[in-house]
Amino acid sequence: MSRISRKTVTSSVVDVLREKIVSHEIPAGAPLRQDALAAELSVSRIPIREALLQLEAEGLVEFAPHKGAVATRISLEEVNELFGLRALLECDALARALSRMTERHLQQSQLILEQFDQLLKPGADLHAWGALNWKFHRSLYQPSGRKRTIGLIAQLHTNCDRYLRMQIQLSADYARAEAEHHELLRLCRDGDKRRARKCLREHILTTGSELVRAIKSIAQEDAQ
Amino acid sequence: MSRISRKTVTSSVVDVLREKIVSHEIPAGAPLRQDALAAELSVSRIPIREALLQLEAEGLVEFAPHKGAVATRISLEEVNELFGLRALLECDALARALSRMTERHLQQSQLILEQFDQLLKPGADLHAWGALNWKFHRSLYQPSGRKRTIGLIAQLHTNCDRYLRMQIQLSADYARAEAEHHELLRLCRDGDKRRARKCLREHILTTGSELVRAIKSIAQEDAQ
DNA sequence: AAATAGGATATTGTATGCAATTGGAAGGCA
DNA sequence: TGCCTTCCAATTGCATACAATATCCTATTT
Repeated sequence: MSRISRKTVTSSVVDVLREKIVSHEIPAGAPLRQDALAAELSVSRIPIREALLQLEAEGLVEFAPHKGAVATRISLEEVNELFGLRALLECDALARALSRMTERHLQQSQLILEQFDQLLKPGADLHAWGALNWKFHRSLYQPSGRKRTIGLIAQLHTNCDRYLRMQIQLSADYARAEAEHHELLRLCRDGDKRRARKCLREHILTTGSELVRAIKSIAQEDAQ
Repeated sequence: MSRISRKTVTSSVVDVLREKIVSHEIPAGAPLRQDALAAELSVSRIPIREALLQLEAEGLVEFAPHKGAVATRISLEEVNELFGLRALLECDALARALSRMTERHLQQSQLILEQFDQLLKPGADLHAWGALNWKFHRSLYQPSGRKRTIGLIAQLHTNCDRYLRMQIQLSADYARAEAEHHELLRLCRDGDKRRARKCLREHILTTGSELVRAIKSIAQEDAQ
């Protein structure tokens, strides 16, 4: 049963636009003209509009009546808030997941971590990296059974990814993330709830503040 | 400047449908036929579709490709999750807000509480009660400046409201909520961060578990 | 009688065209 | 000049029409 999944045009447009925005091919603040996008993707404006509405709900786009959509532009404050929310929600999800985590779950998470190794060598496929990163985090929270929470976290990841991709100093940060992932999984295996939470929290928050620091320094260079 | 607010048809439809769903005029599980809604509201299917997409993002509706939309049906588990999320997010927002809360903020919250008194006498306008309840909670979190967090909480409130309206034993629960609101505001005024958080947490979680209890007992009666 | 295939019908998905709104440029008036 | 008004172009919002898909019923086969 090979997942035939009749994709609707709208959903394809959503995927295309999301990737364009997250990858900064469409930069923050850029207006999203319905006609232009429709022509570019060879569809009518209807699926474009519907896609934009969905992306608005994901926080990637802002819609103003009669004025059109714009790729959201975010402040450093908001980046901070995003990572803060991630820390809050993900730690809670992890805590709830830990009580129900089985060996099977742990193995699956382990498997995902191993996929990172093959990825880091070339060292630049940010899209794949972000997807895998989310896959790992999600695998940790899945045992919690909290679908709604996980859905919210997924959206936060998309948004965070978008800003993480502004920062191209890959090797250092990604190696750190990688190490922290292993540490985190080890703590989960030990069932050390408290330390696992703490590790996750720091994992998220330091990533956030590193990002903010990097953005700040870029902005400063630009200003000079 | 009297808020001319050129409302778009779509946004009106969103409001109408949201209220219908939250008030159970459209019951959980009911299919939302685009043609029928379009005819009922005297608009075309386009704004209906766009409204349904927005409501899907709010968690009130589920959309299946080529099958149509359905008012989401929730399990007790999910009600629990919703209130758990509220507790988590709102306590965090409150903690951050408390450091920045000024006398002006406190007065505004106080003002909203006073509006409750005029409401409770008739005792049955659930829509107004829910709106006011949210207004009060929001006023507490506003000083945090965390727009994104507050947005998420707003959505959770809409969803919780929907289930709160299943339970018609007004007086008891609403009186309790009212009392807890006053207590909460008092603690905020005192700047007692720890107790304010605890009060808020219990306020939310007991409301949630009371609701679950009520729904369970209704279900049991039905089963007999 | 059960299962399956085929087609009719109901419903959703998308394209096209028109109406409504916005933003701005040109022109009048103090 | 500065401000307001009036038009025009660009763009979005919505309605209508058509295409694609799902669902259900029936007929046919085994």
